[in-house]
Amino acid sequence: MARGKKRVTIVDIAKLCGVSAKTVSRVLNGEPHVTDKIRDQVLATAKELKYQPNVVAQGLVSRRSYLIGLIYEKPSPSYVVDLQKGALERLHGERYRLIVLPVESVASDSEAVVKLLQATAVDGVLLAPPASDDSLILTELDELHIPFARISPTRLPEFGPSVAIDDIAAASEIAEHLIGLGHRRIGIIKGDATHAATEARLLGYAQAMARHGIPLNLDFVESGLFSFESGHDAALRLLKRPVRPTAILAQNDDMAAGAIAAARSLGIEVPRDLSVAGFDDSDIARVVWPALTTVRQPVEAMAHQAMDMLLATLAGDAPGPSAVHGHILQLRQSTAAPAST
Amino acid sequence: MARGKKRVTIVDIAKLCGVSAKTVSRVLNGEPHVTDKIRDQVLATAKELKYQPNVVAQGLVSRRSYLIGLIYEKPSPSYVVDLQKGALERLHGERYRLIVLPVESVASDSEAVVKLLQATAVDGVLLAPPASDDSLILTELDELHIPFARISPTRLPEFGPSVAIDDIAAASEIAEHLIGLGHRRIGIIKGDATHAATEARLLGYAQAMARHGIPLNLDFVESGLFSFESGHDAALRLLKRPVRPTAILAQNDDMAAGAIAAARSLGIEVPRDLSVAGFDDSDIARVVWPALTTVRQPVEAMAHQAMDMLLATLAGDAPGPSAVHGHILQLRQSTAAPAST
DNA sequence: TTGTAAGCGTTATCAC
DNA sequence: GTGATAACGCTTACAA
Repeated sequence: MARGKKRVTIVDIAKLCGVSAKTVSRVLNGEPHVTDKIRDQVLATAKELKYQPNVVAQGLVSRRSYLIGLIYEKPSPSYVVDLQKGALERLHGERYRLIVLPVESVASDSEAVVKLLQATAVDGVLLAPPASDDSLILTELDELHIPFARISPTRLPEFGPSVAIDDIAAASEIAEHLIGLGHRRIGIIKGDATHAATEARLLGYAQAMARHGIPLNLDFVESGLFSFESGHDAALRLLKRPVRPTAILAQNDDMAAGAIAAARSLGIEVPRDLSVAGFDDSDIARVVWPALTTVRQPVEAMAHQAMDMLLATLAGDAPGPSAVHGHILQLRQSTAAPAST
Repeated sequence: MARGKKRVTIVDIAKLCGVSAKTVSRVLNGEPHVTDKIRDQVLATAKELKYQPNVVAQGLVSRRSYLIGLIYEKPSPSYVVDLQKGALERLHGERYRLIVLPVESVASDSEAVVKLLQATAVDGVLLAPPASDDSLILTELDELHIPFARISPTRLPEFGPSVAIDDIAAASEIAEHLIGLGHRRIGIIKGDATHAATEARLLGYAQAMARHGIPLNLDFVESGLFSFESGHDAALRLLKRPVRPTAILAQNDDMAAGAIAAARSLGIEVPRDLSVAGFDDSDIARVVWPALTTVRQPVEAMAHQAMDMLLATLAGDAPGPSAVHGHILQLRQSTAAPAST
């Protein structure tokens, strides 16, 4: 907001047009009961004076801040960017603005997240994981009557509208792909334990394996934090086992990329000696070599729809039922049949 | 902002304490001239009622929105994230909030950027390239008295405080590295022409080459758009020349990663048959194989400092002189001496 | 030390 | 159709 020189207000326009401020307000808001002549005149002077409505003043009357918060926790860059892109896309042309609110750790202090939202005075919130699964946050937001939409929740379906994919099915599908190629010794790199998707994806892997009579060997399950480095380290641990897996399922693409790097550092060739599959189909999947077989999660479209639901709620409409987006298996070069067992 | 149930206001507190709203205001703002007894009482009831000041109402009086905008144009995810991280870091504990404002194309409609900023009613702006070099935007912001800080501008030093690296020197340095390895036929992949850094970095390359008597062969200069794909395509064009370069200087890491992929698709091995160098030292530099030799630009620290300058300006203080951050040559595995010329 | 009145820019209410 | 008037929640200026 410009300080110093005074901004043009509706009163200025009113004076110049010889009408009341209310009439100007009517014109600017497209309300009826104004002569075409006056309407044109007001519109013209508004344009000439480069009038910009004062959102803050509007907000004081309407008891809104026209601010929407986006809560997420240090995820991979491409995920954040897709999230923001989708949210902003839907916001285009709306009066609402997007405030980014990355938080250090939802799990360690969800109370702080709620406080942050209150202090920021947002009209509504988009909750990305793991906040979208945090019952304390959901409960408090409900109590405070702060509308929200949830992105990729995996539980507590009774809380508010949400947009997700079927993590279990998607994970199951990519595991089936590896099994179909002939893999039996499958290593798994889990994501951050505070994200509920971690459990869901593991479950999906397990289901697929169970269908084919492959026991889930806990010795072949390692944990990462959804980052390249953590995936690299976890893969190293897996690949140094006396009997090592012929394939690795990583719970996101960054960790899968790390696994490929780890394999290379050990002289293990992907996909000849080791298949690696990711999850998300983020940018990194096409950047690494070999390009990652992964399962596509339409993050941008999901964020777009979540914002749509939130805006509907803010407008007093029904947000529509929670949506489940489809996932798509992306076959690339990082997976192949095992050499010989 | 919660709707429905009415929010607690200072008037509510005032009534309960039997004092005037002004007194409550004084207490809440830490102003003097209030008895300790009343102060304690007000503070207690405020806490009990979970009072949250209405930022919108405060903003109307102070003629501020307490909103800071961050303008950038579809850069690589890791760059945006670093930018946001640095800006938010500095904002921690401040009353201001960050609004992200990615724009499609600054060059094609800088007027729209200014309008966006006005409509969003930000108190100040952080301008990332190429907006930080756009004279129309800078001029208009000056006229509108909207404070700003510039990130990585390359010209128009008379406009406002800025934080940058010496693009020419950094580019020159990485070119020197290749020349020092023995490369003479050096291909160049420029970035988006609307970014002024593109020209500066090209100049840096040229200077280094000139120092060693190597003419800048325009036939060895291709243009990209700072994206992986554009780098891939540009590299393909370079590598299909009858006489191909022994090294490629890409103006950012994403394009360098694309160049490596292009080389691989042609059966050209990096760094044995081709050296590839990037710029920025973003995440992708360590993810690709071979890891990129590049020059580190401390984006996060730069954004942090730019925000610092902006906050100083908003507080009425001098923002301090424009700063030039140091760059660091990062030697990794993507560059080596040419095989044999 | 405390309170009153006015105003920030806009919209809602209700006369005219 | 149009315009006073009040109100949104807070702070500033001034009075008591």
